[in-house]
Amino acid sequence: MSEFSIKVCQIVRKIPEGQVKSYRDVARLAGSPGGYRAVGSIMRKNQDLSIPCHRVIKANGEPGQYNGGEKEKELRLIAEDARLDSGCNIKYTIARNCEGGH
DNA sequence: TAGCTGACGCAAA
DNA sequence: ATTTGCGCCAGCT
Repeated sequence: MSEFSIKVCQIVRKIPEGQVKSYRDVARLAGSPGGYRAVGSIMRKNQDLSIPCHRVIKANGEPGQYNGGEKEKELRLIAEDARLDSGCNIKYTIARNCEGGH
């Protein structure tokens, strides 16, 4: 465990409800702009319940991977009406996307 | 110690 | 606009 992983946990833990951050954003705040890969890797290993890792999504607005599945992660974000903390530009487009029908 | 993998991101075609 | 390939940092074997 390095300073980076600790900072990542702190940052993700500080994400309030209804707000989400991308791996890229978290990595940058952690001090490693190019360590977005490591962010996911760390959470996957930690998957600490005190860390709302489901609020960490990809920079594209997609939910990304999750220990319970992308579907569950997506549902969780929709449940709290999550939106991009970095301005409400794309406003979590996938939230209203029902690929299962209508 | 070195190499491979991975919950990603960006550039090029 | 979408799809494919490559690069990156940190962690694990």
